[in-house]
Amino acid sequence: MPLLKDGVAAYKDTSDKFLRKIARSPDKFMPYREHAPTQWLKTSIGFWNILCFHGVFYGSEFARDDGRYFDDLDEWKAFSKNKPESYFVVKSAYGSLQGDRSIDRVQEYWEQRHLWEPLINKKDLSLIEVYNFLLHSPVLGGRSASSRKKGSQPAKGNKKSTSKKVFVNIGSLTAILIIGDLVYAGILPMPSPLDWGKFIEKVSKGALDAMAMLGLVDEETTVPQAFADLDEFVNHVLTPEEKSAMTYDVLTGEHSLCKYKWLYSRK
DNA sequence: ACTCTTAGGACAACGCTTGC
DNA sequence: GCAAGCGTTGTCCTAAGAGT
Repeated sequence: MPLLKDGVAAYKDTSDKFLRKIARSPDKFMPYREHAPTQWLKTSIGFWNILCFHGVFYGSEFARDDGRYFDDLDEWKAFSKNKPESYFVVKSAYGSLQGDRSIDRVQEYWEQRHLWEPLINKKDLSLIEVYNFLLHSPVLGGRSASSRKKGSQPAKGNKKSTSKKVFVNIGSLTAILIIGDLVYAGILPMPSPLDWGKFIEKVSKGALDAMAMLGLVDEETTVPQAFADLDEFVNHVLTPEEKSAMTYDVLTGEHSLCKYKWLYSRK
């Protein structure tokens, strides 16, 4: 495991591109870590903002340079008026295209913001509950007004009323990022390495591949266990100062794994 | 050095399969 | 039957690398 053995040095020696990628990532979290007090994020408005940030703005010029938030839909409309969509949206923000990524989602998310309230007020909210909430359609009689194919799947009561996605453009990846934000905001507990490992196993193909490449997973080692071992190893190798400089935690650990795969496969 | 080509991407929707 | 899980496909942009 070259990257881990070299630790911080590996960061220094990597190409500018790679560094930039890493360096850019914390930036993405900044607006919400700074601006978002826990109580605010617990409201439907806060939730709306975080959805928009990850589902629409992420990677855009707006998110990078401004990163403000909005108190309601009207404020957003006023702000976005006379600004090109390209300022807010980068269709390839997550590496591959997302045809549905558009500022139209802002309004769509606005209409769905109240779905968040019953969940956030729950006690002992678990990461997996939030994850399922973001991905599936947990709401009874949930609406589905998305339109990838214009008018081709109304609930005509035919063979299957497929549970439609609730939050368009929020996929497994986006969900995990949102959860990361919620953890940083203190709404969700910092997951144990084992718990987060379970998550990786479930959703995070990139990190999974990386661990396989590093030879951490085999027939006798489960993914959560492998990640927990890895976490322990990194904690052992790095000094507190280094960890602090890298802001290492289980979340960024996962993040790094993905980057590792990306870098390695490109070489 | 610049243009063109090509491969592949922290994805999302769809559809089929499997398990109650 | 129905619901959830799993694998496949679609989509188009980006950046690395070859070619001129």
